[in-house]
Amino acid sequence: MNDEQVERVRELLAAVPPGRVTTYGDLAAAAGLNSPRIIGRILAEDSADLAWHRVVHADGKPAPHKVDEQLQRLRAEGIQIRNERVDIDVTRWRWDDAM
DNA sequence: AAAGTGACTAGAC
DNA sequence: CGTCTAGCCACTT
Repeated sequence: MNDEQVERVRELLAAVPPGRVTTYGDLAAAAGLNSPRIIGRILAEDSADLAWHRVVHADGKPAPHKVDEQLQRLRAEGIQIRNERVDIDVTRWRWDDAM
């Protein structure tokens, strides 16, 4: 992991608009990382200025230890939560022409 | 160097 | 729903 990748991840995450979420996998792929685990590592390292709550698992489920707060934040942004899980429609946030 | 761990994912059962 | 495997990558013992 070099700082460039980390910066890219932070940018991408910052580019996710409210009401939308992305997955660890998509984020990693978009940042050119080979493993989604790195995303989790980056967030664990420094999530102070990041919209970490907009990052969910591939299933649409929030982070295991912060599930409560994350779910609450997401709901506050108007994201549809059904049974502890984000709607898969908004989970996959695509960059169509923004890339 | 080797093994354990984790904000991950996908497939098998 | 759940557990297990197997990849995955950086970090810590």
